[in-house]
Amino acid sequence: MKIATKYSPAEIEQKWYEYWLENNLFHSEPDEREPYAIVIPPPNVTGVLHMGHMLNNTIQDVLVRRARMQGKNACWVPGTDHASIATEAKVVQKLTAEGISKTGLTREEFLKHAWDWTHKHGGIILEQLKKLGCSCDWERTAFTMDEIRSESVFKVFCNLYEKGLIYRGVRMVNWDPKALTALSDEEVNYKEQNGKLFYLKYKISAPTPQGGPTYAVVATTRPETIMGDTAMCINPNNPKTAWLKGKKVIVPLINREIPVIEDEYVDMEFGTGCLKVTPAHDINDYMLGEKYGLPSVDIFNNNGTLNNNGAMYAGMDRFDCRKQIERDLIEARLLEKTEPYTNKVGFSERTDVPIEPKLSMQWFLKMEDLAKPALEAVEDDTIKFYPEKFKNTHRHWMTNIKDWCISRQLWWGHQIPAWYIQAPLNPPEGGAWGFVVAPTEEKAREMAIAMHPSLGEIEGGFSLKQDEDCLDTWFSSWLWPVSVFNGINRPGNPDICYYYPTSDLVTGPDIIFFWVARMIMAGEEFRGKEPFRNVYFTGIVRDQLGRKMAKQLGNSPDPIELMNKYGADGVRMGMLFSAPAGNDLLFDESLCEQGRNFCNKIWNAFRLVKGWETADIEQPIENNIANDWFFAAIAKANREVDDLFLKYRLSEALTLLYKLFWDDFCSWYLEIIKPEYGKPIDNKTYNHVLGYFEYLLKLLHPFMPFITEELFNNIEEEFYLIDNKYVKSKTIMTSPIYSEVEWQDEEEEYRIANFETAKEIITNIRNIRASKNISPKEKLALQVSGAYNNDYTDVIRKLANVEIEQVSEKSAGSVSFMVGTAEFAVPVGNLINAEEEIDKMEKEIIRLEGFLKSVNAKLGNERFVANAKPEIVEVERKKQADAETKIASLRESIKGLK
RNA sequence: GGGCGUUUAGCUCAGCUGGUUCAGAGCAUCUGCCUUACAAGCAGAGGGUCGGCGGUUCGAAUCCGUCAACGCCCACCA
Repeated sequence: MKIATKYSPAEIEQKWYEYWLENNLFHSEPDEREPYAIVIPPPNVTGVLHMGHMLNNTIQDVLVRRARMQGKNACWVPGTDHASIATEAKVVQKLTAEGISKTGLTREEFLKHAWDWTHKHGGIILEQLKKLGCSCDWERTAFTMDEIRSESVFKVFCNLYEKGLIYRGVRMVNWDPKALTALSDEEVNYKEQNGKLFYLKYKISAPTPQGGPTYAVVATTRPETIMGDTAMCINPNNPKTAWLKGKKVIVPLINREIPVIEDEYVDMEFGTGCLKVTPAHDINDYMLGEKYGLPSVDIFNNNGTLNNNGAMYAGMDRFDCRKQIERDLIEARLLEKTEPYTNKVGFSERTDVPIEPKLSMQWFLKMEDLAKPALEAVEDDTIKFYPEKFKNTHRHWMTNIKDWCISRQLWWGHQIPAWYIQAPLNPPEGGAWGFVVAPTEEKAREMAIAMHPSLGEIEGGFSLKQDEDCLDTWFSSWLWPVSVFNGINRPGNPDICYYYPTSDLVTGPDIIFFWVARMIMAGEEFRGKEPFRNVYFTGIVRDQLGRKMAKQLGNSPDPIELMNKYGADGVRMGMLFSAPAGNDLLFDESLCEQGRNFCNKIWNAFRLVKGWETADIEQPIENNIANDWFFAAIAKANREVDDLFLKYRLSEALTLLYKLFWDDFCSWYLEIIKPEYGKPIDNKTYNHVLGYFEYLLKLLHPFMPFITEELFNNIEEEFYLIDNKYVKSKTIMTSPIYSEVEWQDEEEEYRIANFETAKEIITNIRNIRASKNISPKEKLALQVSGAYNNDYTDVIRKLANVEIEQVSEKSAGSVSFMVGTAEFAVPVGNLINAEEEIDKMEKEIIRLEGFLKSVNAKLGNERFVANAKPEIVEVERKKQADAETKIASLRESIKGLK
């Protein structure tokens, strides 16, 4: 039989993915089985796969595949996110490159471009996930802006508005002067910036006593905002600034007179103790302005240039203006000094430009009531976080939650379903026509008339103008676990009733506020139930230097190239090998190599087994006992893997299986049963080995789906597993993994421990061969004295190539070692170096004596004997006895050699 | 400024309820091997005062206190 000596994944991976798709194996429909659902964290529709996705989706696929094999009805819903700001920015950029400006387009024209872009680049990432082996139910692919999801968003918006949770108002928001939109607090990143602290002179307008100060100095990092100053503020308790009380001062350069107000908010220690108040451009100043009824002078245009309130600086960019003002202040001798200063400046997460606090009319969602049940669900472990520490993070945010600014001044997204009534006349009842909130224009019209019956009588009718703004992207993704099953529009449909709440969510801790917390709120609000039971937070993928992988840094490998190089299975293993939940992982390509090597190991083990001829011959005794041992080993591993999965310790589960396959199965089990060259293997053992092989493939399948499927299908059908219930399945994907109960074996621990002893003996003999340069092919004698009882004697005989004999006295010229309290000796004739042996044994005696001393000290301590648990004391006694026996035995050996 | 977390072998990390010869794993390193499945491999070996100090205890990597270093999150100090 000819199989290549190296595993080449490319063809096999493609073949099986197609097979799985053709046979609809990823698809799930509600049935009587236990459901298991995961919704994918929807990636940006026009994005491409990065290492974070690789990690995240590998984990999801492992969980889904395992659930499927456990007999659950597993459903992994894929989809994409419209990513409003990011996508709109990209489209704008692309149009700019083509010489088209967004401002020259109508909303409809722009959206056409955006949709073209989405169709052109959309879904690439989903195709890439297929290469990774992701077993998503592609028939259920959703998009946050498709019909069902959009309808859900509008419905939810209207519903929350009706409940009084959505309101509109002028607030200080984080303004992105590049994207020209408001941002939520969560979309702002604060970064340390090296800047200057400017000390500006504000002249006193009323005359001061002779010799008194003629000006007050204010320290600021933003001198360009002085045109918006409407007050100066001092702390009423500050003696240094008390002289300013009740005075008026003159804003430098523009010579506007402003009052000095007093508030304890001002830090007496900072700067000069005088604060300039610019209500339109600083959140704190805004609050002061509100408190003292100060006017608010907005000096900026939306794009960050100065408007007409900026006087002579109108039209200038805010940062150019800062430089210019510095020059002008110097010239006017109104700048006392500048100091280097580092402070934190907010940057837009999307466009990375400094945000501008700005007053504007926005839509907000009240969070307080929504947060309560959501917080509770996490606190009482209805939803479990892995690792648990993120409960703290969650609690902190949820208990300090602020209202959510949900409007964005963008076109790409869900347009806010608010309709402003426009009619030629004013309402007869007085006031303004106002607006209505409704999912469709038709409905809005009805509501408008219901609100103002007089509208129906207006000649020529009236018109409705929809709000220009879009909703924050997260306003659609927070509904994801519900909306992918159409649970908002049709709350009683079979899918939502069956799959919801979903089982596991796998995501990064960086979006715990953006997404996870809000999904929980939406789930509680619209389904009265948590959206998922477990949240697994992955770490951030970093490079070898610990830097976050980012396109700008160019430190992220291309996932597709990685998969081409190491195979999808290899890369999946590479991702998981060092991915403890919640800890960042330093990605190392060599781990993919290790994964690839493992594939090759499996491949070659398969070649070996499939290369054997079988015959109806008697089963060698070592094969029989090896079968029993490996059965115990695999059963134990199976149980441990179960346990690790319950704790979401996937990395450890994989490592355990890796060692089970490589060490226990290949290095020990296969070596034991391997027939002599050219000889056949007995049928009984062969059946066992195939059964074990198949079971190992099943355990590994969630981690490495392709190679396991390939080999599974190459194992002959007539062989059954360890128990006769086994029925061959056409695909490994749906063949069952047995639960631990069916694997219980009372002798398990005993066999494993006994085999470990055998391994130790074999290793000792191998060491002797190595040190004496004796070929493994040369048969040696193994003399045993002392208490020796091992079930694996025949295994030792085969693997160490020794003839075992029980002796009362070992031969002269033998190298000896101890395992447990038994002594073993290998006669090596004149190869023996007595001095060396004595030296070795004396060292061992010294070590043992030291050990014995500590044990004796413990046992001699009355308080230890009195307080420690009896079994612990018993163990110490045994240690003492064993050490004494060993020392005596070694002394005996040394005497013999001398 | 507040909160959370981390610190164990050269690297990445396990180590649960304090107690088995408990100081572990993988990788890397070193030694010897192209042995008939696999050199993407086989057989071995070396390597750590468990961040520092103090405490509780018969007994501490494990519990407590404290200090240090690093990381993350939150926060309006101009």
